Formats: sequence, structure tokens, C-alpha cells
Amino acid sequence: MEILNIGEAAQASGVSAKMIRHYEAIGLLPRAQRSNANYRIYGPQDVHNLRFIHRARSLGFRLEDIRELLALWRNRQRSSAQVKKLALAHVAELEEKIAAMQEMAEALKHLAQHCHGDDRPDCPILEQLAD
Amino acid sequence: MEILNIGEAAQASGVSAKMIRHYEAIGLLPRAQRSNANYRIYGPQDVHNLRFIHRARSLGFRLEDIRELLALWRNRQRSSAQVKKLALAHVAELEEKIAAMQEMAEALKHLAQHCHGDDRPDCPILEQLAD
DNA sequence: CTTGACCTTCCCATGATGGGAAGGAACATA
DNA sequence: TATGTTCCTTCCCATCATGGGAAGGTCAAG
Repeated sequence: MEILNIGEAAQASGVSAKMIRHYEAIGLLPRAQRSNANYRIYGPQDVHNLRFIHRARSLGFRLEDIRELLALWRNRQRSSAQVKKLALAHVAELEEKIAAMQEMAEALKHLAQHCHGDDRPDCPILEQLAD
Repeated sequence: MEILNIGEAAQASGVSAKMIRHYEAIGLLPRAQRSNANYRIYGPQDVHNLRFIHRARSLGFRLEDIRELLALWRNRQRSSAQVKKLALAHVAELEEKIAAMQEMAEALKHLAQHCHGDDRPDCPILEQLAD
């Protein structure tokens, strides 16, 4: 298990083969080495990169953020402040979206509570939408 | 203010002119009446429909859900149970997304708390991503 | 009659992901 | 070795809601 093709690298990293090709296409990953038959081949370091991306995605980072995170990761001269700033900006975005969705959910739950949910047509949910 | 062109209807409803055309194109709205010059023209009922859509979007409903909500709204034979079901399904989706984003935010905040955020390169955020 | 603000249609972009086609390559088993 | 299965390659298209912008027609006010 030293040299992997794209399917094996996908298995090993949790990133789909489709996405590995995509990340390469947009320059998030360097162009992979190729076998004689033009298959992409991946070594341990490549898989490490892929895992990094996978974890960052699972924390909700956008690909452009991940591009920066990868650069910081590779750069031994980075300051932890740069990383922290990126992370906290992302947290702020998440919290903004969470708050917006919570407002929606609360409003809808409130309306639904007052909806009989039976055979009759009267419904405060529609009434609210129609105003 | 009885007969409006698309820009005025947009103003009056909160839905952009661009989106009004789009909703018509995908059949969410009936084809608008046209003036001699082929301009779309909107009456009070059309604006009412647009406001309905605008409010539903602001509660996070997807357009396909709104298509159903509009049908229920128009249908005097509807049961409030149908509306409530749609609404609660949407609440469930929202809450699922909220929970996922909260997990991300919590994980990141935890990592950021342990990141010095100074000039030094050491950073638990990157360490976690690199594992 | 010109000018500026509006309208029309049409095409393209976003962001991350996947589906699927057409054709070549690798490999396992009969 | 022949054949079949599974993998790879590239390329195009779809999602979802929204907007940007071009090219050209229309309208109202000065």
C-alpha cells in the first residue's frame, strides 16, 4: 500500500475520486503523477493532503479557505494568528447561518403549533404566508 | 397603483425582477399578461402571489415546496394537515442542518481556544486537520 | 428628438457534488 | 488466450437560487 490509483486514494482519504479530479482541476492539489497508462497515481503524502482537505470540508470550510489552510500548513513561517483568524471567521459565518435558520425554524414551529393539522382547510401557516 | 410593470411588481413584492421572470420560466407562476410592447404587466393578485413566494422563501422553503404551498393555498379543499406536514418536514430539515453546523462551530471554537493566535507557527487547528 | 431609465431575451457564473456516456486499461477466471 | 468485470480516462450535464451583463426595443420627460 504505497502507490495508489485514484479509487484507492479515494478509499484511503474519504474524498471521492470525482472530487479528487475536481480538486486537481481547480488547482487545489498539484497535478498527480501518471502511470504509463495515464492513470493518476498517489503516494502517502498525496493521501495526507487529501485527508487534510476531507477534514477541513467536514468542518465546513469552503474550498477557497482550504486553499489558504493548505498554504499555511505547508508554510513553516506561518503565524498561528493567521490560522486562528481564518478559523474564527468561519465560525462567525457558521453562527450567522445558524441564527438565520433558527429564526426560520422557530417561526415555523410557532405557526405549526397553532395549525390543527386535521381535515379542515383553515391554517395559520398559509394565512401568515398570504397575509 | 393597479397595473404594474415588472420593476414595480418587484418593488411591491420584495422579489427581484430577475427572479420573477425565473419563477415564470419554471412554471411557479402563470405566464404574466403582456402589454402592447410585450412588457409583463401585473395586477394586485399577481403581487399577492409574489408576496406569498417571498415570505415562503424567507422561511427557507425550497421552490418545489413553494409550488406545493401555492397549490394548497389555492385549493379550498385542502386539509390543514397537508400544510402542517410540509411545514414540519421543513422544520426537521432546518434542524438537521442547524445541528450539523453547530457541531462544526463547536469543534472549531474548541480548537481555536487552544490556538495561541500569535507569531508562533504551532497551531492545534492545523494539527487537527493534519492528524 | 434626445436621453436615461426601463423593458425584452439569452448566455454565463456561482459552489460542491454527482450522474453518466464513450472509450481505454488492468486483471481474474474459465 | 479469450472474455468479462472493474477500474481508469475525459467530457458534458444537472443540481439550487440567484445575479451579472450584453444587445436591442420602449417609454416618458425635458
